[in-house]
Amino acid sequence: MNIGEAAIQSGLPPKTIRYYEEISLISPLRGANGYRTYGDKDIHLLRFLQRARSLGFSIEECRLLLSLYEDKHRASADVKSLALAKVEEIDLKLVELQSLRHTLQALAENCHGDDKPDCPIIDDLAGKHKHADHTARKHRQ
Amino acid sequence: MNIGEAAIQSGLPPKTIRYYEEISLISPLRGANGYRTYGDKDIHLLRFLQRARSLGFSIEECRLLLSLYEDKHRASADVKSLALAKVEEIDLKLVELQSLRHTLQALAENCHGDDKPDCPIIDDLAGKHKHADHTARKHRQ
DNA sequence: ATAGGCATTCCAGCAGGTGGAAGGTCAAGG
DNA sequence: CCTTGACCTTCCACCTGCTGGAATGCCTAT
Repeated sequence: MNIGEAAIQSGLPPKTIRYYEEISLISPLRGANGYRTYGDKDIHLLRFLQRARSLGFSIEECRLLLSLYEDKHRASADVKSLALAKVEEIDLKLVELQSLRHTLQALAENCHGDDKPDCPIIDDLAGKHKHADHTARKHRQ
Repeated sequence: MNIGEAAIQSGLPPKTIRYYEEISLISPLRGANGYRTYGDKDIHLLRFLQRARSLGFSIEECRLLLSLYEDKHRASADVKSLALAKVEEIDLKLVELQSLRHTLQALAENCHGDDKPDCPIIDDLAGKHKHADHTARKHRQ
């Protein structure tokens, strides 16, 4: 299949797919006419990338995830612990996403029109979880 | 509180906080010495931004979310429906995040060492949910 | 008063795309 | 066969969202 169809199947714009090729995340075949040709496996990878990127994983993190995903010798403890570390990161994201959801839901449902200057939801908002230590973690991208 | 402390409280680097000010996401006071001064409300906003950005919402989306969050006249149906639309987006992200989690967990636990060229987990991977229509949605950033 | 650690601004550069021009390919209709 | 339109190609410039570094100033402590 050509890039246009691959774009539809994966949910990524063609430009982005070409860019991912440029940075060696994916290597589609080429037809005799020079057109890129994508197989089912390529589509899997692209969808995987679409998901991971839209959820805030960086390109390099995606590269790592892909290496897990493609590693045919997954026995190594390294690889396993890497996967589990990513699972933990995801669990954190899940918590934050649920918290954000809760906030918005509350804004939509509970604050319909009252204009108290200090809506309790706002106080509730970001005051729960400590993040600290930005110095120790690369903030995305 | 100064920017360094605000950085610790919010989980964002000082540079990023200054950048957010530059693009008018936040407007801290200034002390007599020219130092930025952050109050509790500023910290709430910054934490909100930190969460939303790390979860893949664009700056413009964050600006929108903030406008919900700060709108003292939330009665309008527009604002409410916007919040609910964002809740739906978040639900989608939650599903995708869970799917990604499932994938990684399975990679870590179930595929320990077998080197079948087509592990069933890989087939299972991205083949479930249709995304289609990237043309109709701005892909992040 | 001087050293350290914080703050300021400004400017340059990187990551991850995205838009547009200039041109080649392909299937359909005249 | 030839054209038209939708697709594909490459290349280059631009945009977003930071991020690092230099030059400088403030502030607290010994």
